[in-house]
Amino acid sequence: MIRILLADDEHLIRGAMAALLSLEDDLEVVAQAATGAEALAVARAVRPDVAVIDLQMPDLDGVSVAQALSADLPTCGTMIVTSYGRPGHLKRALAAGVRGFLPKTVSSDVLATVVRTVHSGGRYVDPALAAEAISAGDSPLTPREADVLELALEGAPVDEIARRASLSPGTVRNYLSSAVGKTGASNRHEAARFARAKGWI
Amino acid sequence: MIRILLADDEHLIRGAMAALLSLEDDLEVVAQAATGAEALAVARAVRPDVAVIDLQMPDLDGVSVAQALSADLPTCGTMIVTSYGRPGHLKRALAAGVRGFLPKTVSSDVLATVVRTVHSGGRYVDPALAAEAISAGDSPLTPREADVLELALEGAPVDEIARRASLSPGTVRNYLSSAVGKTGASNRHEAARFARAKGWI
DNA sequence: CCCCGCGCATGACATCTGTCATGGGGAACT
DNA sequence: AGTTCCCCATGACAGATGTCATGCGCGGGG
Repeated sequence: MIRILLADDEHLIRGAMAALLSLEDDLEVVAQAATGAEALAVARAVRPDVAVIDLQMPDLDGVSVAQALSADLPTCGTMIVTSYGRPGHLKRALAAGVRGFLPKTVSSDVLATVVRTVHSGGRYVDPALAAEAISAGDSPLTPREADVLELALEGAPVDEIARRASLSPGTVRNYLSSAVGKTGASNRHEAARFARAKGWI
Repeated sequence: MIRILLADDEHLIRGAMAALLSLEDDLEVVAQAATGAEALAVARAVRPDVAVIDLQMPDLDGVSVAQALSADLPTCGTMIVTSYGRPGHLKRALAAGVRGFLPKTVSSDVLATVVRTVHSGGRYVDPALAAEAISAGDSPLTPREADVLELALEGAPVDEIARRASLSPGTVRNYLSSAVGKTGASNRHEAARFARAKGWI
């Protein structure tokens, strides 16, 4: 019997997935959580065999949870399920020790199969997501450029970005300009959106 | 027995919800669809009592489907389920004849209850979403301002917006300026994000 | 050891944006 | 008929932004 922890902030989905996984004879949902922090706490208590974690949750995101989990409970396989996957997430997730990465568009038997794969020490990444990640390539942005671009995402003016990043406005403009060049965009907002889509920020 | 059509592009979720609804004695999922167009086609064929539709789908969005459905099959109650609800959606949905509107964070028995409510001609809107919608208020934007702001969402420069909207750049800037004023933002990108969050665009 | 890339900064310049005044035309309502 | 609101446009100006050159210090790789 594979003991599963299910973390997803959408009760409906979580309940439904639990119902679905419980239909399998060798799977058992032993715990559920609605937030990242809750997932961690519960995981420490019940020590599941596999943790199925939603990428987007109110507090900690799925990757952070996975990271903490793989440090805390090395025996617990972690997998991420997400409605909307960007390439960068996949990369970060893999780096965090996640062994399964699926979009929610997969069918339920795939989910069950992957749970088993992860439990037995294997890996599984959705082919479509993998292809996307490969085509997105590595980020050409320097860490600082990425930081600044991220702050630019919300549409803040340069001065505010500068304040938030503790940089001089001029420096911010340099980074931004460089990022705009690298992304082929025509302004920072477009560049930020592009980088976001690629998963670079 | 209430005959249900389930439309959601996420197979996993759809399957799981179907499993969940089928647990209820008086509910029966008679059809499923993964896209808006498919949902319409299937609905015409099976004539369900209630259609449970996801808001975000690849082609037509849930509200459009609901609209078409209420014209095609007036006896079929429609309800929208969504992971992330913006106020504007709720308003549009209600106008399209939707009688149930729920976030996916609700529990499964609420879902079942609402299916029954909608089937018996009642209405149900998630209280939290309703509150949000009320607090968001009506859009202060004129139709043109909304159009232009929407084009600005992607971060395009003014000239491109002007071309895409068939307006002179000067006019675009006027609309943008006015929209920025109305939203209290400090530039159009922020204004666009704000309007988006409010569901105005 | 030296070079390169990065982080950080400044200054200067051209362009883009945001704002405001102004005006004509049309629809709607009083 | 008058008022008001919206659509569309132009022109002008200030401030924000994008670009480029230049400089300094630092650390890693050749």
